[in-house]
Amino acid sequence: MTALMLTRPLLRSRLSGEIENILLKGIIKGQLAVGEKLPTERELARDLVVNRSTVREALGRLESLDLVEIRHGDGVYVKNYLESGNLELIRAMIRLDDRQRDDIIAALLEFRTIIGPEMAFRAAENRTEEHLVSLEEVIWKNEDLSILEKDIRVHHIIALAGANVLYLTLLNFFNKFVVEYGYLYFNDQENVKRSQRFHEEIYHAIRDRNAGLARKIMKDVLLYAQNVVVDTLQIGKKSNRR
Amino acid sequence: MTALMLTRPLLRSRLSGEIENILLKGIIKGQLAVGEKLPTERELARDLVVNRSTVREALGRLESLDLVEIRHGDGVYVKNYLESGNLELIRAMIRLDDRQRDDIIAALLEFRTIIGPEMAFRAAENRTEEHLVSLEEVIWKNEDLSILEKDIRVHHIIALAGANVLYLTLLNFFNKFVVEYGYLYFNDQENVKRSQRFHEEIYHAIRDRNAGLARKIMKDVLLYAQNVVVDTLQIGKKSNRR
DNA sequence: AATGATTTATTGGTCGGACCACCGGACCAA
DNA sequence: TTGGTCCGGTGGTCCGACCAATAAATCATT
Repeated sequence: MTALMLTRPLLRSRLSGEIENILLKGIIKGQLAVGEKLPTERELARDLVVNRSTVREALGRLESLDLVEIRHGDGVYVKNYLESGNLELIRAMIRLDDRQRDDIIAALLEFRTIIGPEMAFRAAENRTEEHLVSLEEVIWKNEDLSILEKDIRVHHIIALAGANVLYLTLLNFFNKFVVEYGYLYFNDQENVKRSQRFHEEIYHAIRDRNAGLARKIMKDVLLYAQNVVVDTLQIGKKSNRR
Repeated sequence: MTALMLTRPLLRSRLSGEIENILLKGIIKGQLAVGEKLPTERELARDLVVNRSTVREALGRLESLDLVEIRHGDGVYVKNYLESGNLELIRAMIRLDDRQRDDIIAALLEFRTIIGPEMAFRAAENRTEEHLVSLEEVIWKNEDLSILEKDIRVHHIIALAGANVLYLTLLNFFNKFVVEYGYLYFNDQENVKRSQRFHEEIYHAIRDRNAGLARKIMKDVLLYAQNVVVDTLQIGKKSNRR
């Protein structure tokens, strides 16, 4: 894997997707008040110069995100996105509102630092022989995996061993950011070495069912990563202000 | 609000919604393998005796849940739902597979018990005068609110004060279950009193910026609730086995 | 005048059929 | 082997029509 990933797939736009983004933005930015009734599908289609089916597909996806409520025979109503309980919204907030980006990423890292160690603790308690084999595969075999992929898989196996479906879900959520920005972290060879050391240490702790140690190891590495990224963001802020 | 919520809105079936559920179930239960190519929209429409538009709306929602990937000019492919990072899936798993229900709920309670106290800690550190006023409103004014609504609002304000968008999102997610099953907990008057005591104590801790105390208070109440519910689920299991 | 049943206009849900945009593979040519 | 072209199939959009549910207006009854 190249560091800069020059050839990334273009994101094809779908007409219904653009409409979805327009409304999504309107809701998150508060231009569409909570409880407000949207124009009818036919009106939206007319105003956007688009077919009603296309509008419907956009609205359907928005309802799937719990951003609107579609009432048959009545209309479409805006819901409070702050009460939606949908992770995808966090990604949308970052995508649509750059000002909040750094704060949100900081919050994610803080959260991960709190929950990750506890899951490592449980992983060390509950791990089976299969989990160990999987970890060995990733850490010592599979030479062709990048450090980023290795790291993601190690965390994934730990989440599986921790046996908490919510943590697994959150980890997958985090990983979407790791995949996107992780190469920045691993550009520093020092961090690569640190990560390799982490993989070996956490493996031994989990193998020995030393839950307390596993928790500490995880806590240290997550805290370190958190600090690195937050520092980077701070630098970004300063350089923007000069 | 009545305890049993006798008048809950009927869940009107949407044809596209039923199709969505069918495919959702197939994916979660593993009948549709990861990477597998689904039948074409036209085929699905023909087999299900339904219009293609209806199939499309169902597939679009599934893509919104990150369960399938729709490739223009190619086809629709099943994704690995265990890597989707979507909270809504957890709800779907509970809805579609009763066997996992208790385990998942136990995992959610465990998670909440880990993260809630830390957020209370941060809330005590970051709270503003406005947060205190909001808490006072809910706890001592607003006599007409049920204990369940009060509890939800108190936690919500704490999440706002904690200023972590991810925790706010998760809390909203948790609350969907609290709204659904919370009356069971509050049927016991002892738990109602315990909750009222909790509201007052956590308020004072947050007001005094006593972060450590706020964390302990939150931890105690969440641990207690966790134990109560898990015990209840255990009873359910036993009675099923008799 | 108040209440309850009924009608009506509006809105979302489904339909079928058409055409466009895109993809993958087959085929061909350099 | 490489690159270009063509072609069948697939998802994306469009059109116009009708079905089904809702809310508001209307009417009938008391």
